[in-house]
Amino acid sequence: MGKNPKGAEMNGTPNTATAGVTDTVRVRMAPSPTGFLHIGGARTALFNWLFAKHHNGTFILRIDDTDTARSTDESMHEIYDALKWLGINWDEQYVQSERRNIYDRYVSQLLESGNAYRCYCTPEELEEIRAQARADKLTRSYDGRHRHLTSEDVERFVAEGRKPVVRIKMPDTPILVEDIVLGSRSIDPDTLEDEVIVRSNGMPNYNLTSIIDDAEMQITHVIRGTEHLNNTPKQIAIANALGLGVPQFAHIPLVLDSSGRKMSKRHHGDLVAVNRYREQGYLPEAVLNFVARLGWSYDDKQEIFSVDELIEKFDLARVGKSGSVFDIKKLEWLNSHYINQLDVSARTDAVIPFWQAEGLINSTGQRDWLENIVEAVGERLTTLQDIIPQTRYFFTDEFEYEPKAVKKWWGGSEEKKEKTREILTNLLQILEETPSFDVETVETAIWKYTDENDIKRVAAMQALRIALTGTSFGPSLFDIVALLGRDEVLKRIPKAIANL
RNA sequence: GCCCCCGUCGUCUAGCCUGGCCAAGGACACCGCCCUUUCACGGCGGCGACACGAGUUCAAAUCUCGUCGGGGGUACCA
Repeated sequence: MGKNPKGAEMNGTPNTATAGVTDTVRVRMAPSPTGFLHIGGARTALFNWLFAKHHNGTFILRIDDTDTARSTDESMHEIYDALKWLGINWDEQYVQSERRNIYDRYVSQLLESGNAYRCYCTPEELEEIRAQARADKLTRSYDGRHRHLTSEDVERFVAEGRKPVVRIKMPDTPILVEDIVLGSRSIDPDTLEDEVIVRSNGMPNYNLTSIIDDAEMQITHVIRGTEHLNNTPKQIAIANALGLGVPQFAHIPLVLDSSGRKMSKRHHGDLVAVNRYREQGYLPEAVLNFVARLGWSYDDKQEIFSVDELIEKFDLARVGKSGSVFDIKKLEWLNSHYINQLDVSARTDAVIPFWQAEGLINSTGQRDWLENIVEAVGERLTTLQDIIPQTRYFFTDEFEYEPKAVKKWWGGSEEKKEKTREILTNLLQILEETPSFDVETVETAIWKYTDENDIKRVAAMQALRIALTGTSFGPSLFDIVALLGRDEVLKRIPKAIANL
Protein backbone atom coordinates (compact mmCIF):
# COMPACT_ATOMS: atom_id res chain seq x y z
CA MET A 1 0.00 0.00 0.00
CA GLY A 2 1.52 3.24 -1.10
CA LYS A 3 1.11 6.70 0.28
CA ASN A 4 -1.87 8.70 -0.69
CA PRO A 5 -0.82 10.44 -3.90
CA LYS A 6 -2.71 13.61 -3.21
CA GLY A 7 0.02 15.72 -4.75
CA ALA A 8 -0.57 14.24 -8.15
CA GLU A 9 -4.20 15.20 -8.01
CA MET A 10 -3.46 18.71 -6.92
CA ASN A 11 -1.33 19.13 -10.00
CA GLY A 12 -4.35 18.28 -12.02
CA THR A 13 -2.56 15.47 -13.82
CA PRO A 14 -5.23 14.17 -16.17
CA ASN A 15 -4.71 10.47 -15.81
CA THR A 16 -6.31 7.78 -13.73
CA ALA A 17 -3.30 5.67 -12.90
CA THR A 18 -1.86 8.08 -10.35
CA ALA A 19 -5.09 8.15 -8.43
CA GLY A 20 -4.30 4.66 -7.12
CA VAL A 21 -6.74 3.52 -4.47
CA THR A 22 -7.55 7.06 -3.55
CA ASP A 23 -10.93 7.33 -5.16
CA THR A 24 -11.98 3.71 -5.28
CA VAL A 25 -11.82 2.70 -1.63
CA ARG A 26 -14.93 0.96 -0.36
CA VAL A 27 -15.00 -0.27 3.21
CA ARG A 28 -17.69 -1.51 5.52
CA MET A 29 -18.54 -1.87 9.16
CA ALA A 30 -20.56 -5.02 9.67
CA PRO A 31 -22.02 -5.25 13.17
CA SER A 32 -24.41 -7.96 14.20
CA PRO A 33 -27.38 -6.38 15.95
CA THR A 34 -27.23 -8.46 19.09
CA GLY A 35 -26.78 -5.70 21.62
CA PHE A 36 -25.51 -2.16 21.96
CA LEU A 37 -22.56 -0.90 19.97
CA HIS A 38 -19.53 -1.59 22.06
CA ILE A 39 -16.34 0.34 22.33
CA GLY A 40 -14.37 -2.06 20.18
CA GLY A 41 -17.07 -1.90 17.53
CA ALA A 42 -16.92 1.87 17.65
CA ARG A 43 -13.20 1.73 17.02
CA THR A 44 -13.64 -0.66 14.10
CA ALA A 45 -16.24 1.69 12.69
CA LEU A 46 -13.96 4.66 13.21
CA PHE A 47 -10.94 3.06 11.54
CA ASN A 48 -13.03 2.08 8.54
CA TRP A 49 -14.63 5.48 8.36
CA LEU A 50 -11.33 7.32 8.70
CA PHE A 51 -9.78 5.13 6.06
CA ALA A 52 -12.67 5.83 3.71
CA LYS A 53 -12.64 9.56 4.38
CA HIS A 54 -8.89 9.76 4.04
CA HIS A 55 -9.07 8.14 0.62
CA ASN A 56 -12.23 9.85 -0.45
CA GLY A 57 -13.88 6.48 -0.49
CA THR A 58 -17.21 5.01 0.52
CA PHE A 59 -18.12 3.82 3.99
CA ILE A 60 -20.84 1.21 4.14
CA LEU A 61 -22.89 0.06 7.09
CA ARG A 62 -23.91 -3.54 6.72
CA ILE A 63 -26.08 -5.19 9.31
CA ASP A 64 -24.96 -8.80 9.64
CA ASP A 65 -28.13 -10.23 11.08
CA THR A 66 -28.07 -13.77 9.77
CA ASP A 67 -28.32 -15.01 13.32
CA THR A 68 -32.06 -14.47 13.47
CA ALA A 69 -32.32 -15.88 16.96
CA ARG A 70 -30.13 -13.21 18.48
CA SER A 71 -30.67 -10.20 16.24
CA THR A 72 -33.13 -7.54 17.28
CA ASP A 73 -34.51 -4.38 15.75
CA GLU A 74 -33.94 -2.54 18.97
CA SER A 75 -30.27 -3.33 18.90
CA MET A 76 -30.05 -2.23 15.27
CA HIS A 77 -31.42 1.16 16.23
CA GLU A 78 -29.11 1.45 19.17
CA ILE A 79 -26.20 0.93 16.83
CA TYR A 80 -27.52 3.61 14.47
CA ASP A 81 -27.89 6.02 17.38
CA ALA A 82 -24.41 5.39 18.70
CA LEU A 83 -22.82 5.80 15.29
CA LYS A 84 -24.74 8.99 14.61
CA TRP A 85 -23.82 10.39 17.98
CA LEU A 86 -20.17 9.75 17.20
CA GLY A 87 -20.63 11.48 13.87
CA ILE A 88 -19.73 8.39 11.90
CA ASN A 89 -22.07 8.65 8.96
CA TRP A 90 -22.44 6.01 6.30
CA ASP A 91 -22.89 6.32 2.56
CA GLU A 92 -24.68 3.07 1.87
CA GLN A 93 -26.55 0.64 4.02
CA TYR A 94 -27.50 -3.02 3.65
CA VAL A 95 -29.25 -5.57 5.80
CA GLN A 96 -28.23 -9.17 5.23
CA SER A 97 -31.53 -10.74 6.18
CA GLU A 98 -33.04 -8.96 3.16
CA ARG A 99 -30.51 -10.53 0.83
CA ARG A 100 -31.33 -14.22 1.24
CA ASN A 101 -31.90 -14.82 -2.46
CA ILE A 102 -28.40 -13.62 -3.28
CA TYR A 103 -26.79 -16.05 -0.85
CA ASP A 104 -29.09 -18.87 -1.97
CA ARG A 105 -27.94 -18.37 -5.52
CA TYR A 106 -24.30 -18.70 -4.54
CA VAL A 107 -25.01 -21.74 -2.43
CA SER A 108 -26.66 -23.45 -5.39
CA GLN A 109 -23.60 -22.64 -7.44
CA LEU A 110 -21.37 -24.19 -4.79
CA LEU A 111 -23.53 -27.29 -4.58
CA GLU A 112 -23.66 -27.72 -8.34
CA SER A 113 -19.94 -27.26 -8.81
CA GLY A 114 -19.28 -29.84 -6.12
CA ASN A 115 -17.52 -27.36 -3.86
CA ALA A 116 -20.13 -27.79 -1.17
CA TYR A 117 -22.22 -30.67 0.05
CA ARG A 118 -25.04 -31.48 2.43
CA CYS A 119 -24.12 -32.90 5.79
CA TYR A 120 -26.72 -34.80 7.82
CA CYS A 121 -24.78 -35.17 11.03
CA THR A 122 -26.79 -34.64 14.17
CA PRO A 123 -25.64 -32.26 16.90
CA GLU A 124 -24.96 -35.27 19.10
CA GLU A 125 -22.86 -36.88 16.42
CA LEU A 126 -20.87 -33.69 15.93
CA GLU A 127 -20.32 -33.42 19.63
CA GLU A 128 -18.88 -36.90 19.62
CA ILE A 129 -16.63 -36.16 16.67
CA ARG A 130 -15.32 -33.10 18.44
CA ALA A 131 -14.62 -34.96 21.64
CA GLN A 132 -12.83 -37.73 19.80
CA ALA A 133 -10.75 -35.31 17.73
CA ARG A 134 -9.69 -33.54 20.86
CA ALA A 135 -8.78 -36.78 22.55
CA ASP A 136 -6.72 -37.74 19.51
CA LYS A 137 -5.04 -34.31 19.50
CA LEU A 138 -6.18 -33.70 15.96
CA THR A 139 -5.86 -30.25 14.46
CA ARG A 140 -9.43 -30.21 13.22
CA SER A 141 -12.58 -31.93 14.31
CA TYR A 142 -15.11 -32.49 11.54
CA ASP A 143 -13.65 -35.10 9.23
CA GLY A 144 -15.75 -34.55 6.13
CA ARG A 145 -17.55 -37.84 6.57
CA HIS A 146 -20.59 -36.75 4.60
CA ARG A 147 -18.65 -35.52 1.62
CA HIS A 148 -19.55 -38.56 -0.40
CA LEU A 149 -22.92 -39.85 0.71
CA THR A 150 -24.70 -42.47 -1.38
CA SER A 151 -28.28 -41.83 -2.38
CA GLU A 152 -29.31 -44.60 0.01
CA ASP A 153 -27.61 -42.81 2.88
CA VAL A 154 -29.40 -39.62 2.01
CA GLU A 155 -32.75 -41.34 1.73
CA ARG A 156 -32.27 -42.91 5.10
CA PHE A 157 -31.35 -39.64 6.78
CA VAL A 158 -34.26 -37.87 5.19
CA ALA A 159 -36.58 -40.63 6.27
CA GLU A 160 -35.30 -40.14 9.79
CA GLY A 161 -36.35 -36.54 9.51
CA ARG A 162 -32.83 -35.11 9.58
CA LYS A 163 -32.40 -31.65 8.17
CA PRO A 164 -29.01 -31.13 6.53
CA VAL A 165 -26.59 -28.25 6.77
CA VAL A 166 -24.42 -27.27 3.83
CA ARG A 167 -20.69 -27.47 4.23
CA ILE A 168 -17.96 -25.99 2.07
CA LYS A 169 -15.26 -28.37 0.86
CA MET A 170 -11.99 -26.93 2.03
CA PRO A 171 -9.18 -27.09 -0.51
CA ASP A 172 -6.13 -29.30 -0.01
CA THR A 173 -3.68 -26.61 -1.01
CA PRO A 174 -2.34 -23.86 1.28
CA ILE A 175 -4.21 -20.60 1.48
CA LEU A 176 -2.25 -17.38 1.39
CA VAL A 177 -3.58 -14.74 3.74
CA GLU A 178 -2.18 -11.26 3.24
CA ASP A 179 -2.82 -8.76 5.96
CA ILE A 180 -1.93 -5.10 5.92
CA VAL A 181 -1.36 -4.97 9.64
CA LEU A 182 -0.04 -8.43 10.43
CA GLY A 183 1.74 -9.34 7.22
CA SER A 184 1.42 -12.48 5.12
CA ARG A 185 1.23 -16.09 6.10
CA SER A 186 0.32 -19.36 4.51
CA ILE A 187 -2.36 -21.49 6.09
CA ASP A 188 -1.94 -25.25 6.11
CA PRO A 189 -5.11 -26.75 4.62
CA ASP A 190 -4.94 -29.57 7.15
CA THR A 191 -5.92 -27.10 9.83
CA LEU A 192 -9.10 -26.16 8.01
CA GLU A 193 -12.29 -28.13 8.22
CA ASP A 194 -15.40 -28.15 6.07
CA GLU A 195 -17.28 -25.22 7.56
CA VAL A 196 -21.03 -25.04 7.80
CA ILE A 197 -22.17 -22.35 5.40
CA VAL A 198 -25.92 -22.93 5.60
CA ARG A 199 -27.71 -23.95 8.76
CA SER A 200 -30.26 -26.74 8.82
CA ASN A 201 -33.00 -24.12 8.94
CA GLY A 202 -31.79 -22.82 5.60
CA MET A 203 -30.23 -19.64 6.95
CA PRO A 204 -26.76 -18.93 5.58
CA ASN A 205 -23.86 -18.35 7.94
CA TYR A 206 -21.49 -15.49 8.59
CA ASN A 207 -18.45 -16.82 6.78
CA LEU A 208 -20.48 -17.28 3.63
CA THR A 209 -22.53 -14.09 3.63
CA SER A 210 -19.66 -11.93 4.69
CA ILE A 211 -17.33 -12.79 1.87
CA ILE A 212 -20.14 -12.83 -0.71
CA ASP A 213 -21.25 -9.38 0.31
CA ASP A 214 -17.71 -8.09 0.35
CA ALA A 215 -17.50 -9.17 -3.27
CA GLU A 216 -21.01 -8.04 -4.20
CA MET A 217 -20.47 -4.65 -2.61
CA GLN A 218 -17.02 -4.38 -4.12
CA ILE A 219 -15.38 -3.89 -0.79
CA THR A 220 -11.71 -3.11 -1.30
CA HIS A 221 -10.48 -3.33 2.29
CA VAL A 222 -11.84 -5.34 5.18
CA ILE A 223 -10.79 -3.66 8.42
CA ARG A 224 -11.96 -5.67 11.43
CA GLY A 225 -10.86 -7.00 14.78
CA THR A 226 -8.34 -9.83 15.08
CA GLU A 227 -11.02 -12.08 16.49
CA HIS A 228 -11.77 -12.64 12.80
CA LEU A 229 -8.26 -13.60 11.85
CA ASN A 230 -9.03 -17.30 11.78
CA ASN A 231 -12.12 -16.71 9.67
CA THR A 232 -10.11 -15.14 6.92
CA PRO A 233 -8.71 -18.29 5.27
CA LYS A 234 -12.16 -19.85 5.42
CA GLN A 235 -13.67 -16.87 3.67
CA ILE A 236 -10.93 -16.81 1.08
CA ALA A 237 -11.56 -20.50 0.39
CA ILE A 238 -15.24 -19.78 -0.14
CA ALA A 239 -14.48 -16.88 -2.45
CA ASN A 240 -12.06 -19.04 -4.42
CA ALA A 241 -14.64 -21.78 -4.82
CA LEU A 242 -17.05 -19.19 -6.10
CA GLY A 243 -14.55 -17.53 -8.38
CA LEU A 244 -14.92 -14.27 -6.51
CA GLY A 245 -12.12 -11.84 -5.81
CA VAL A 246 -11.17 -11.03 -2.25
CA PRO A 247 -10.60 -7.64 -0.64
CA GLN A 248 -7.44 -6.68 1.19
CA PHE A 249 -7.52 -7.49 4.86
CA ALA A 250 -6.40 -5.44 7.83
CA HIS A 251 -6.93 -7.04 11.21
CA ILE A 252 -6.72 -4.57 14.04
CA PRO A 253 -5.72 -5.61 17.55
CA LEU A 254 -8.31 -6.17 20.23
CA VAL A 255 -9.42 -3.70 22.85
CA LEU A 256 -8.62 -5.33 26.18
CA ASP A 257 -9.72 -4.90 29.77
CA SER A 258 -7.26 -4.13 32.54
CA SER A 259 -6.41 -7.79 32.93
CA GLY A 260 -5.62 -8.16 29.27
CA ARG A 261 -8.71 -9.92 28.04
CA LYS A 262 -10.90 -8.98 25.14
CA MET A 263 -13.61 -6.51 26.12
CA SER A 264 -17.00 -8.04 25.63
CA LYS A 265 -20.61 -7.18 26.27
CA ARG A 266 -21.00 -10.38 28.16
CA HIS A 267 -18.26 -9.76 30.69
CA HIS A 268 -18.03 -6.00 30.85
CA GLY A 269 -21.59 -4.86 30.40
CA ASP A 270 -22.08 -1.13 30.44
CA LEU A 271 -18.39 -0.42 30.57
CA VAL A 272 -18.20 -1.17 26.86
CA ALA A 273 -21.50 0.38 25.77
CA VAL A 274 -20.97 3.48 23.68
CA ASN A 275 -24.39 4.87 24.50
CA ARG A 276 -23.53 4.62 28.15
CA TYR A 277 -20.66 7.04 27.72
CA ARG A 278 -23.01 9.47 26.11
CA GLU A 279 -25.37 9.21 29.08
CA GLN A 280 -22.54 9.73 31.52
CA GLY A 281 -21.53 12.96 29.90
CA TYR A 282 -18.69 12.08 27.61
CA LEU A 283 -18.31 14.08 24.44
CA PRO A 284 -18.20 12.26 21.12
CA GLU A 285 -14.96 14.05 20.19
CA ALA A 286 -13.33 12.63 23.31
CA VAL A 287 -14.55 9.09 22.69
CA LEU A 288 -13.41 9.28 19.09
CA ASN A 289 -10.01 10.68 19.99
CA PHE A 290 -9.63 8.04 22.67
CA VAL A 291 -10.46 4.99 20.59
CA ALA A 292 -8.45 6.31 17.68
CA ARG A 293 -5.35 6.12 19.83
CA LEU A 294 -6.08 2.55 20.85
CA GLY A 295 -3.81 0.67 18.52
CA TRP A 296 -2.95 3.62 16.34
CA SER A 297 -0.55 6.51 16.73
CA TYR A 298 0.66 9.30 14.52
CA ASP A 299 4.03 10.16 15.97
CA ASP A 300 5.81 10.40 19.31
CA LYS A 301 4.06 13.52 20.55
CA GLN A 302 0.52 14.17 19.39
CA GLU A 303 -2.32 12.97 21.62
CA ILE A 304 -5.10 15.36 20.76
CA PHE A 305 -6.64 14.95 17.33
CA SER A 306 -9.66 16.70 15.92
CA VAL A 307 -11.80 14.60 13.62
CA ASP A 308 -10.39 16.42 10.62
CA GLU A 309 -6.85 15.72 11.74
CA LEU A 310 -7.73 12.09 12.25
CA ILE A 311 -9.03 11.90 8.72
CA GLU A 312 -5.96 13.60 7.40
CA LYS A 313 -3.47 11.56 9.39
CA PHE A 314 -5.00 8.12 9.71
CA ASP A 315 -2.98 5.40 8.08
CA LEU A 316 -3.26 1.63 8.42
CA ALA A 317 0.53 1.43 8.23
CA ARG A 318 0.66 2.97 11.70
CA VAL A 319 -1.71 0.54 13.33
CA GLY A 320 0.08 -1.67 15.84
CA LYS A 321 -0.06 -5.43 16.17
CA SER A 322 -0.68 -5.92 19.86
CA GLY A 323 -3.86 -5.44 21.85
CA SER A 324 -4.59 -2.22 23.73
CA VAL A 325 -5.93 -1.92 27.23
CA PHE A 326 -8.89 0.35 27.68
CA ASP A 327 -7.85 2.94 30.27
CA ILE A 328 -10.75 5.07 31.39
CA LYS A 329 -8.41 7.59 33.03
CA LYS A 330 -7.12 8.58 29.66
CA LEU A 331 -10.65 8.90 28.30
CA GLU A 332 -11.48 11.13 31.24
CA TRP A 333 -8.48 13.31 30.56
CA LEU A 334 -9.49 13.71 26.94
CA ASN A 335 -13.08 14.36 27.91
CA SER A 336 -12.21 17.16 30.29
CA HIS A 337 -9.97 18.59 27.62
CA TYR A 338 -12.80 18.69 25.11
CA ILE A 339 -15.29 20.04 27.64
CA ASN A 340 -12.89 22.86 28.51
CA GLN A 341 -12.52 23.51 24.84
CA LEU A 342 -16.19 24.52 24.61
CA ASP A 343 -17.02 28.14 25.23
CA VAL A 344 -19.33 28.95 28.11
CA SER A 345 -22.42 29.07 25.97
CA ALA A 346 -21.76 25.72 24.32
CA ARG A 347 -20.81 24.19 27.63
CA THR A 348 -24.05 25.44 29.14
CA ASP A 349 -25.99 23.86 26.29
CA ALA A 350 -24.17 20.60 26.90
CA VAL A 351 -24.87 20.61 30.59
CA ILE A 352 -28.53 21.65 30.59
CA PRO A 353 -29.86 18.16 29.79
CA PHE A 354 -28.06 16.84 32.85
CA TRP A 355 -29.59 19.46 35.12
CA GLN A 356 -32.97 18.66 33.65
CA ALA A 357 -32.56 14.94 34.08
CA GLU A 358 -31.73 15.56 37.72
CA GLY A 359 -34.84 17.69 38.09
CA LEU A 360 -32.86 20.78 39.05
CA ILE A 361 -34.23 23.02 36.30
CA ASN A 362 -37.29 22.82 34.15
CA SER A 363 -36.94 25.80 31.86
CA THR A 364 -34.02 27.68 30.42
CA GLY A 365 -35.50 31.06 31.19
CA GLN A 366 -32.64 31.74 33.62
CA ARG A 367 -30.11 31.40 30.83
CA ASP A 368 -27.75 34.17 31.97
CA TRP A 369 -27.66 32.86 35.48
CA LEU A 370 -26.96 29.33 34.23
CA GLU A 371 -24.13 30.55 32.07
CA ASN A 372 -22.66 32.37 35.02
CA ILE A 373 -22.76 29.19 37.04
CA VAL A 374 -21.02 27.29 34.28
CA GLU A 375 -18.47 30.06 34.05
CA ALA A 376 -17.84 29.84 37.79
CA VAL A 377 -17.44 26.06 37.66
CA GLY A 378 -14.74 26.62 35.10
CA GLU A 379 -12.48 23.69 34.32
CA ARG A 380 -13.81 21.46 37.02
CA LEU A 381 -15.77 19.04 34.84
CA THR A 382 -14.37 15.68 33.86
CA THR A 383 -17.72 14.57 32.52
CA LEU A 384 -20.84 16.63 31.91
CA GLN A 385 -22.45 14.60 34.65
CA ASP A 386 -20.06 16.23 37.11
CA ILE A 387 -22.14 19.38 36.83
CA ILE A 388 -24.55 17.85 39.33
CA PRO A 389 -22.30 17.49 42.38
CA GLN A 390 -20.58 20.71 41.37
CA THR A 391 -23.74 22.83 41.28
CA ARG A 392 -26.66 21.13 42.98
CA TYR A 393 -26.68 23.68 45.84
CA PHE A 394 -27.37 26.52 43.42
CA PHE A 395 -30.79 25.08 42.76
CA THR A 396 -31.84 23.84 46.18
CA ASP A 397 -30.99 24.39 49.81
CA GLU A 398 -31.93 20.85 50.64
CA PHE A 399 -28.50 19.32 50.77
CA GLU A 400 -26.54 17.39 53.36
CA TYR A 401 -23.55 18.94 55.06
CA GLU A 402 -20.79 16.53 54.08
CA PRO A 403 -19.64 14.79 57.28
CA LYS A 404 -15.98 14.79 56.34
CA ALA A 405 -16.02 18.46 55.46
CA VAL A 406 -17.93 19.31 58.61
CA LYS A 407 -15.48 17.47 60.79
CA LYS A 408 -12.49 19.11 59.21
CA TRP A 409 -13.70 22.69 58.83
CA TRP A 410 -16.54 23.21 61.27
CA GLY A 411 -14.74 21.36 63.99
CA GLY A 412 -14.70 18.01 65.72
CA SER A 413 -14.80 19.48 69.22
CA GLU A 414 -17.45 21.63 70.84
CA GLU A 415 -14.83 24.29 71.36
CA LYS A 416 -14.02 24.51 67.66
CA LYS A 417 -17.68 24.45 66.76
CA GLU A 418 -18.28 27.40 69.02
CA LYS A 419 -15.54 29.29 67.22
CA THR A 420 -17.12 28.42 63.87
CA ARG A 421 -20.51 29.64 65.07
CA GLU A 422 -18.89 32.88 66.02
CA ILE A 423 -17.22 33.28 62.63
CA LEU A 424 -20.41 32.48 60.76
CA THR A 425 -22.38 34.87 62.92
CA ASN A 426 -19.89 37.62 62.18
CA LEU A 427 -19.90 36.84 58.47
CA LEU A 428 -23.67 36.91 58.49
CA GLN A 429 -23.62 40.34 59.96
CA ILE A 430 -21.00 41.56 57.49
CA LEU A 431 -22.97 40.23 54.56
CA GLU A 432 -26.18 41.74 55.86
CA GLU A 433 -24.53 45.12 56.02
CA THR A 434 -22.51 44.99 52.82
CA PRO A 435 -23.87 47.64 50.43
CA SER A 436 -23.87 45.45 47.33
CA PHE A 437 -23.46 41.77 46.67
CA ASP A 438 -21.01 41.68 43.81
CA VAL A 439 -17.82 39.63 43.98
CA GLU A 440 -15.48 42.51 44.74
CA THR A 441 -17.48 44.08 47.53
CA VAL A 442 -18.01 40.78 49.24
CA GLU A 443 -14.38 39.83 48.88
CA THR A 444 -13.16 43.11 50.33
CA ALA A 445 -15.53 42.89 53.24
CA ILE A 446 -14.62 39.34 54.13
CA TRP A 447 -10.85 39.87 53.86
CA LYS A 448 -11.19 42.93 56.02
CA TYR A 449 -12.92 40.89 58.67
CA THR A 450 -10.49 37.96 58.66
CA ASP A 451 -7.38 40.07 58.52
CA GLU A 452 -8.44 42.52 61.21
CA ASN A 453 -9.51 39.76 63.57
CA ASP A 454 -6.53 37.58 62.90
CA ILE A 455 -8.67 34.76 61.57
CA LYS A 456 -7.18 32.40 59.00
CA ARG A 457 -8.71 33.15 55.64
CA VAL A 458 -9.06 29.50 54.76
CA ALA A 459 -10.90 28.75 58.01
CA ALA A 460 -13.49 31.44 57.49
CA MET A 461 -13.89 30.66 53.82
CA GLN A 462 -14.33 26.92 54.28
CA ALA A 463 -16.76 27.41 57.15
CA LEU A 464 -18.85 29.64 54.92
CA ARG A 465 -18.50 27.37 51.92
CA ILE A 466 -19.93 24.43 53.82
CA ALA A 467 -22.73 26.58 55.17
CA LEU A 468 -23.66 27.64 51.65
CA THR A 469 -23.00 24.47 49.66
CA GLY A 470 -22.64 21.57 52.06
CA THR A 471 -19.31 20.68 50.47
CA SER A 472 -15.68 21.63 50.89
CA PHE A 473 -14.85 21.89 47.19
CA GLY A 474 -16.03 23.85 44.20
CA PRO A 475 -15.82 27.23 42.48
CA SER A 476 -14.54 30.41 44.05
CA LEU A 477 -16.61 31.12 47.12
CA PHE A 478 -17.10 34.76 46.12
CA ASP A 479 -18.62 33.62 42.84
CA ILE A 480 -20.90 31.31 44.77
CA VAL A 481 -22.01 34.09 47.11
CA ALA A 482 -22.72 36.46 44.24
CA LEU A 483 -24.57 33.83 42.20
CA LEU A 484 -26.65 32.64 45.13
CA GLY A 485 -27.70 36.22 45.89
CA ARG A 486 -28.23 38.07 49.14
CA ASP A 487 -31.54 36.52 50.15
CA GLU A 488 -30.39 32.96 49.74
CA VAL A 489 -27.06 33.54 51.47
CA LEU A 490 -28.63 35.29 54.43
CA LYS A 491 -31.06 32.42 54.75
CA ARG A 492 -28.46 29.64 54.59
CA ILE A 493 -26.01 30.96 57.15
CA PRO A 494 -28.44 30.92 60.11
CA LYS A 495 -29.59 27.51 59.03
CA ALA A 496 -26.01 26.28 59.10
CA ILE A 497 -25.40 27.80 62.51
CA ALA A 498 -28.46 26.00 63.79
CA ASN A 499 -27.10 22.74 62.42
CA LEU A 500 -23.70 23.12 63.94
C1' G B 1 -5.97 -30.33 23.47
C1' C B 2 -5.37 -28.12 18.57
C1' C B 3 -4.75 -23.72 15.17
C1' C B 4 -3.36 -18.63 14.91
C1' C B 5 -1.58 -13.87 16.69
C1' C B 6 1.12 -10.82 19.98
C1' G B 7 5.26 -9.35 23.71
C1' U B 8 9.08 -1.32 25.03
C1' C B 9 7.37 2.37 31.71
C1' G B 10 1.05 0.45 35.71
C1' U B 11 -1.61 2.14 30.84
C1' C B 12 -1.56 4.24 25.50
C1' U B 13 2.66 4.58 22.63
C1' A B 14 7.61 6.63 19.71
C1' G B 15 11.85 3.96 18.23
C1' C B 16 12.17 -1.86 15.22
C1' C B 17 11.30 -2.64 8.39
C1' U B 18 16.43 0.72 6.63
C1' G B 19 21.47 -2.13 13.67
C1' G B 20 25.12 2.99 16.03
C1' C B 21 21.94 9.79 16.99
C1' C B 22 18.46 5.24 22.82
C1' A B 23 22.77 5.19 29.66
C1' A B 24 15.09 4.36 25.30
C1' G B 25 11.37 9.93 24.01
C1' G B 26 6.11 11.62 24.80
C1' A B 27 1.20 11.19 26.98
C1' C B 28 -2.33 9.26 30.87
C1' A B 29 -2.08 7.62 35.86
C1' C B 30 0.65 7.98 40.44
C1' C B 31 3.96 10.86 44.03
C1' G B 32 6.22 15.63 45.58
C1' C B 33 6.76 20.97 45.27
C1' C B 34 4.86 25.78 43.56
C1' C B 35 0.39 28.70 42.71
C1' U B 36 -4.03 29.19 45.89
C1' U B 37 -10.08 30.72 50.09
C1' U B 38 -11.35 24.80 48.85
C1' C B 39 -11.39 21.45 44.85
C1' A B 40 -9.81 21.43 40.09
C1' C B 41 -6.61 24.00 36.21
C1' G B 42 -1.72 25.38 35.39
C1' G B 43 3.84 25.30 36.21
C1' C B 44 8.10 22.46 37.84
C1' G B 45 10.21 17.90 39.37
C1' G B 46 10.08 12.54 40.52
C1' C B 47 8.91 7.29 39.96
C1' G B 48 8.93 3.99 35.90
C1' A B 49 10.01 -0.37 30.43
C1' C B 50 13.28 -2.90 25.79
C1' A B 51 9.88 -10.71 28.87
C1' C B 52 14.21 -14.19 29.22
C1' G B 53 18.40 -16.87 26.98
C1' A B 54 21.60 -17.79 23.13
C1' G B 55 23.52 -16.33 18.27
C1' U B 56 25.13 -12.73 14.27
C1' U B 57 27.99 -8.04 14.57
C1' C B 58 33.09 -3.52 16.10
C1' A B 59 27.92 -2.34 17.73
C1' A B 60 21.10 -5.10 18.98
C1' A B 61 15.15 -2.50 21.78
C1' U B 62 16.17 -2.99 16.54
C1' C B 63 18.37 -9.06 12.68
C1' U B 64 18.09 -14.87 13.73
C1' C B 65 16.79 -19.05 16.79
C1' G B 66 14.88 -20.96 21.23
C1' U B 67 12.27 -20.45 25.85
C1' C B 68 8.66 -18.24 28.68
C1' G B 69 4.39 -15.24 29.06
C1' G B 70 -0.28 -13.15 27.31
C1' G B 71 -4.34 -13.18 24.02
C1' G B 72 -7.77 -14.80 20.07
C1' G B 73 -10.17 -18.85 17.65
C1' U B 74 -11.76 -23.67 18.01
C1' A B 75 -20.38 -23.22 17.15
C1' C B 76 -25.93 -25.05 12.58
C1' C B 77 -22.57 -16.76 16.82
C1' A B 78 -20.58 -12.88 14.43
